[in-house]
Amino acid sequence: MSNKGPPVFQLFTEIAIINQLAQAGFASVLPKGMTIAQFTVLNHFVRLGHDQQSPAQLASAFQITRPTVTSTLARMEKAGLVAIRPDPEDGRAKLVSVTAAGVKMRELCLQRLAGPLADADAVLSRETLAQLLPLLQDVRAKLDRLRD
Amino acid sequence: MSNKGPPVFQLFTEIAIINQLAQAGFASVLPKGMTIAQFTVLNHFVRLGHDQQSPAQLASAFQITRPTVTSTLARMEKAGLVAIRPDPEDGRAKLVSVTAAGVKMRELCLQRLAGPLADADAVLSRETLAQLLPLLQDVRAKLDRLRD
DNA sequence: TCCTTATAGTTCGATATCGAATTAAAATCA
DNA sequence: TGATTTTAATTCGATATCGAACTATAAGGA
Repeated sequence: MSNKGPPVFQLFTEIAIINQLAQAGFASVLPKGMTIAQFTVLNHFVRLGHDQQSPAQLASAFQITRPTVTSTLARMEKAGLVAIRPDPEDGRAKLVSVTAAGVKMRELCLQRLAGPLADADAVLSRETLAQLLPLLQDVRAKLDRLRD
Repeated sequence: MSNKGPPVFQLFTEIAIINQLAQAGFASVLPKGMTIAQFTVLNHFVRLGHDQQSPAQLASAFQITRPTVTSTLARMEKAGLVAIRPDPEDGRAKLVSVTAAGVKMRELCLQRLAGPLADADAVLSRETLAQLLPLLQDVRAKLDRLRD
């Protein structure tokens, strides 16, 4: 009675567990009040060099719904991490940008994440990583295409 | 400005995205009121042939905290999917078991999940799956050991 | 035995997330 | 132009999740 189901089910099970472990580990080192969701937003802006994006674009980038984005951005705005203003070219939309405090917060988060990241890197062989990444990118691309 | 960070960071990013896509896809086909968390509990009991387990054991099995288990089990009990009784051998503990309705619900969920699972299976090559599974199991085991 | 520590479960307050419904504005089309 | 449809954002209610604090019971040690 230990049938783990079809391989594709096992795949998602393993991914869910790894995700759970990783998220928990990372969340535990973030500065008080910061969350992975909020760090992800900050990192997205800085990493990709985006000056500003709409909530809808963020929702699309992270594959989450717009209500979720509204909720997280509201908290980030209150914390002074992002600025939100109306889009002058579209009365429905808003434009989000990261504040100086947001940039600084991202850097602090990166410092804190460095430890757990190094720990994980240390136990995972370079070879495993090199094999895994392209495979996962392929899976993600295919699942993404499926979502229509 | 499109540095995705170190490979190990990219790994967790890909996993988070795939997890997000998979969870969303699966959740959308579950019967009204059912959730992945609740299905996971039902599936755990039936699949492993456990007659009964304590909330603490469930928390450990799923790598979630006890408050989370309390919360989810309370809803499942109200829905009649599980039965919860005091552990006669330990005054602190409780024993959880799946009801007949719970077993039936699990089967219904499995039917509903079959579609999305087949879709995913169809786009992922057998080869990719065969390569990925052992690698991910290895990663999971190593991260699990790290969590101490 | 009595005190201390560890464990099981709960309660509380917070964040992230969703689907459904709502409002407002843009885009399409007849 | 005027009506319809689409899109952006929000609000609402719900679930899952966590950490911190709490209660109760069990286990260990002096």
